[in-house]
Amino acid sequence: MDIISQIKENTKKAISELYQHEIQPNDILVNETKPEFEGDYTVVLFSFVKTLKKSPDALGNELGGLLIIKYPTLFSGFNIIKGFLNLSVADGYWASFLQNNYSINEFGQKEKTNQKVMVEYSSPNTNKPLHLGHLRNNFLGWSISAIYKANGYDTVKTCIANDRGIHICKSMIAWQLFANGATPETTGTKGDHFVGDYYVRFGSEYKKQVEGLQATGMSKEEAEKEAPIMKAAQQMLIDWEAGNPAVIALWKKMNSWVYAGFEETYKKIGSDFDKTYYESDTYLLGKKLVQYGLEQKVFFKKEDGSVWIDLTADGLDEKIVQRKDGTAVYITQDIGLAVNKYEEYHCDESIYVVGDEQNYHFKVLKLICQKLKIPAADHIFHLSYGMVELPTGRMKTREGNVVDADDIVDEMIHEAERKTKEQGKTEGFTDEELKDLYEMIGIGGLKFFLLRVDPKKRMLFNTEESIDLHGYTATFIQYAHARIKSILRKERESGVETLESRIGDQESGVSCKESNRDKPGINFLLPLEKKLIINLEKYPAIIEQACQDMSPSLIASYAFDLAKNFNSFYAEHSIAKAETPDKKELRLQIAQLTATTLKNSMALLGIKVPERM
RNA sequence: GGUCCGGUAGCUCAGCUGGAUAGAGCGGCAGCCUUCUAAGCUGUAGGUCAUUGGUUCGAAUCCAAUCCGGAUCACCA
Repeated sequence: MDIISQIKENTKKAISELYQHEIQPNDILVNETKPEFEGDYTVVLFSFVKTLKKSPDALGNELGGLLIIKYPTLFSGFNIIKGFLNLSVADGYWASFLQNNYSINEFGQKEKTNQKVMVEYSSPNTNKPLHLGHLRNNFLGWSISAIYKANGYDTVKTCIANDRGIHICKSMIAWQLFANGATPETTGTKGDHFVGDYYVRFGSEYKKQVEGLQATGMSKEEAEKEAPIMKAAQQMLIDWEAGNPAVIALWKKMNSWVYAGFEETYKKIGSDFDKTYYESDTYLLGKKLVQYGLEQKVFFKKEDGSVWIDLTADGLDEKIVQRKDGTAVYITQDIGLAVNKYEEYHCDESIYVVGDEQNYHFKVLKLICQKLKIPAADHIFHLSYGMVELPTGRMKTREGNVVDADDIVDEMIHEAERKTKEQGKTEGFTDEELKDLYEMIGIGGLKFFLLRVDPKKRMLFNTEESIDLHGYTATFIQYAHARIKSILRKERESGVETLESRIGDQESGVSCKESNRDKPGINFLLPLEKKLIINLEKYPAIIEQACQDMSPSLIASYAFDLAKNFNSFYAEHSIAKAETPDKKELRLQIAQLTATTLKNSMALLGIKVPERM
C-alpha cells in the first residue's frame, strides 16, 4: 500500500480508538508537507475539529501521539501548526521501500484486472495526409492505451479509416479531371500527400465554379448546390454505394496510395493498432440498424424518405441518420461500428479519442445506441481533446494553414541531430545508434510537447517552443536518464566487488542481496535523498491517477519532476564518491530506481529513453 | 440565440473531490564546469488567480451574475 493510503488508514483507526468516532479513510485529507515546515506528510485536521469537539492543537497532539506509538516503524515524529498535523516518516520505512523495489524493472506495473478496454484513435480520412491535430490524437490514444495496460487492463487499439463518403469522392473527381493518369510513383510523391493535393484541387475548382455561377446572377447558396464538380462528387457517392465497378476500382486505387503513405508515418511515430475498421464495411451494418431502429420506432421517416431520430426529450434536436437518397451519413456508420466492436471484442469499456468539436456527435451517438439497446452503449466514452492551434490561428487544410505531420516530424529529427552534433558527445556511436538517438530526441520531443498539456484543453503549438530541448521537455528527462545510466555503467565496469550483487543487472533482472536496511548509511537520509525516494514511491499512485483522469499529462509532469529532483541531487552529492560505502550503495539504488521509473513513465507516453547521449 | 468548454506571471502551462505564504518551464537578471555527461545546477525579479457578489473557520478551487475567447446546434465528416 502506498504511504498516503497507509496514513489515511492509520489515522482512521486512531480516531476510532481515541474518540469512538468512525470516518472513511478517503474523508481524510493528506498532503505532502510544504517544504518550509518540518515533516513529510500532513493531515489536515480542520474537518474533524467540529465533529470531535476538540481544539486543533489537542486533536493533533492526541492523534500524533497515538500514531507514533502505534506505528513506530512508519512515523518518527510529528508537529502541529494551526490545524495541520505534520508527520515525519521514519527513514527506515523509506529504506525498506527502496530495498524492496529498486531492482524491479517493471516498477509501477499493476496486477491484471481481467478488464478489457478498447481505445479507438487516429481515425484518419483517406483524402488527405495527417497533420498536427492527428498527431495529438495518435499520441494521446496510444498513451492512454499504454496507461490502461500499466493499470492491469487488456487493451485493444483500434483505428477507424473514414475511407468513404463525399470527401473521398472529391479527391477522386479531381484526380479524374486533372491528373492525366499521374500516380504517386510517376510523380515521386508520398501517397497520402498525392491524394491530398487533389482534395485541395477540388476545393479551388469548386470555388472557381461557384464564383462563375454567381457571376451569372445565381445566389451563392444556389451556386454552391449547382456547381458541376460538386454534383459530380455527389453522383459519385451514389455510384459508389451502388457498387459501380469503375468507381470502386478508382476508389480502391486511390485509397491504397493513401494507406501506403499513412503506414510510413505510423511506423515512424510508433503508432500501431490491433485492429483497423473501415467505414466502408461498417456503414452497411449501420444502414441495417437504421432499418431495425425504424421497426423499433426509435427512428422515424420523413415524407422525403430521410430517416431521423427525435432527441428533443433529451434536450437535443432531431438528428438525421440516413439521407433521403438512402445514403449513409457520418453517424450511420458509427452506430454500425459500435455494434461491430462489441461483437468482436466484448470490451468492458470503449474509448473514442476524438476532438472536442465532436462532443455533440458523441452525445447523440451514445443516446442512439442506448435507445437501440446496443449492449455496449453505456460503456461508450468519448475522450474529448482540445484542438491544436497555431500562432496564426486554427488549422484549416483548405486554407493551407496546417502543420503537416510528416514535415514536423522530420523537422524535429533534424533539429535533434543539429543540437546533438553541437553538443559533440556522441563519439564512438555507430551510424545506427546516432539515427536512433536523433529519432528518440526528435520524436520524443514532439510527443512530450503534445502530451504534456491536459488533453481536454486546446493548446497552442509554437514551433520554436516545440523544438526547444531545455526545461520542461523530453530531452531534459532523457538526459537525466542517460546520466544515471552512465554512472551505473561505470560502476558495473569498474566493479571491484562485483556490482551486480549490489545494484543488480537491469537487463538480466538479476536481483540484489538481502536487506541491509539496518546499515547506518541508510538510516540517515539527506534531504535530497529522501525527496527522491518520496518522489519514487509516488509513481504507482500517479499511474492510477493518470488512468482515472485519462491524462498522460500527469505522467509527463511526474517524469519531469523526478528528473529535476535527480538533477538537483546529482549536482549536490556524488554517487561514485559517496562519503561511505553504505551511502554509495544507497545512492546507487536510488539512481537505479530513478532510471527505471524515468524509463517506464516515458514509455507510457510512447517515448524512448537513451542509454547515452 | 440554446448548449458545452475555457480565462492563473511578459509567453506556454500546472494547481481545481475547498486547506498553510498560488507553482513550473521559457524569456529577463546574477552566479556555478581541476569533481559521476553544463542538453545540467543555484539564486533573483515577475501575480487584483477575468470582474462582482455569495457559501464558510478557510475560496484560484464550490454557487450565481457579468465581461471576454472557443466549440457546437448541417441531408459535412
